[in-house]
Amino acid sequence: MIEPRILSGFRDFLPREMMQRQALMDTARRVYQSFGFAPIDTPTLEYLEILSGKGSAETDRQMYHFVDNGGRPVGMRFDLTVPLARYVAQHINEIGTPFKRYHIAPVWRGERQQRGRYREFVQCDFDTIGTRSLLADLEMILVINQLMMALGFQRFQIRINHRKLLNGLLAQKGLEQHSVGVLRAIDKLGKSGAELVLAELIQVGLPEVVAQEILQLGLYRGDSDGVLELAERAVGDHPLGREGVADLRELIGSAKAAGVPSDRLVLDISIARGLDYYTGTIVETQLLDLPSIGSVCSGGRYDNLARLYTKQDLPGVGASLGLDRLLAAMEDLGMVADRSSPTQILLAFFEPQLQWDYLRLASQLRAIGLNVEFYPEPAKLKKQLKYADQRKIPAVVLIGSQEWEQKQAAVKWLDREVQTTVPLSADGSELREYFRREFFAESVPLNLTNV
RNA sequence: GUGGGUGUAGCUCAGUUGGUUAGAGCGCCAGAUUGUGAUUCUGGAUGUCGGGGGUUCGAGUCCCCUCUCCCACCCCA
Repeated sequence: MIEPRILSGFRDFLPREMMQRQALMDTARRVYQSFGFAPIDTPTLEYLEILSGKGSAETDRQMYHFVDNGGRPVGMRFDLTVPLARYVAQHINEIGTPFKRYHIAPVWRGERQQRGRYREFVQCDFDTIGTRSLLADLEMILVINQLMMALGFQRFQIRINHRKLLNGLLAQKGLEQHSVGVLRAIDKLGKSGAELVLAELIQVGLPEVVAQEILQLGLYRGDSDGVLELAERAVGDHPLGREGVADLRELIGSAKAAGVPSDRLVLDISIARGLDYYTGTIVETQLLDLPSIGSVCSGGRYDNLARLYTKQDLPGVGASLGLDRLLAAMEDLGMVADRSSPTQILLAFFEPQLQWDYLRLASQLRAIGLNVEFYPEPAKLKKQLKYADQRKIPAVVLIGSQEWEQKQAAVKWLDREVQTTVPLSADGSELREYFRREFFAESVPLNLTNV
């Protein structure tokens, strides 16, 4: 016998978890579409050269790749942004710009598993391609804010930074060659102490004065305006740095004007990671109640990603929600729903001779959009109720011989511990109307075209 | 990928210096006068003690290998 098992970093999902995942994906879809992002999909496998084209040595090391049966070097996508770059390079003449798309799909990375970090995980990306307008950057922030709230989060923080800020600062002092090392060092500010970071900055090759200056910026606690003033002084008259400061100032200002609470959008020069294709704005989203899980939604502006695949100038800006990381967090925070069935109404199986009437009623209810399940055998009522209870099915319809003769149905609400009767006619109209009110009253506004 | 830790019924764990048929709580299943869950009462099932190898008269308890999950690094959703 073969032992049933799965690879490290890969997971099975039970109905309860899958229901939760789908709910999150539905929410992401709804929010993205509310801003006008359109859905797309791309293949899981791409030519290796497409995926490793932008790749650093690190992404190449993490990428799953192999030679296919036809001898072609093939890779499994490790994010959705690189395939997007290939996609727009190939189709931009059909789709036109600005192009706003979202993409919800699994990606693969050969990394060691940890909580909220898996080898197969789903990303929910949204991007705007073909415009340099800061309004697209602003929209990214608004979408993230809206999305997190729609998912049920209140206590989160969108941290924003700009690649040109630090790069400009370094360039102004002729130290731009240390950029990568500086970013890596300053990024540790949250975990390691200031002294360690300072030491690393110096070790990377910065003069102590400059290292101190950068550390000051990273450690600044207060409103974003304060950091911006500090930053403005630090970058001096270097055009790159000034651009970064100006962008940030405008973005933060307009986000506030658009209703994002000021303590939710903070300038943090220590967020510097992410794939190295970012060239402008960078954002990360932290859960204030579970910072250890890392960023659950990260993104930024990348102005020359598609350049690998086309001569056309196709700047982009967008972000990616880490569905699985977010779910791991929600589990830790006790935010997961306990439903393990989509069924809204369980129709109990009482009388074998009424079998066809039950089936007809079930489809009458389904016809108005209800999820209705008919218990597959005339088991003891106790067992059928327990079945519903364990799966958190909210309502059970009971029609035995008594009810059938009296032309009424008993409706038992398990969570409310109440039971009522509803008239039962041949077309099931009363029951349909009853459940329509119960299940759709709040979520669906009156549809006047049906009147 | 590197380093450290972990692994006992579905879940959370207990298991004395290696010694007879491995336990608890929760959960699960069944019953408590014939059509009512979640509460209560009664009864019941369940583990090759992660897997493989070794030491020993004898190992859940010691050693080695391997897998898993967790933590740190790396990197990042």
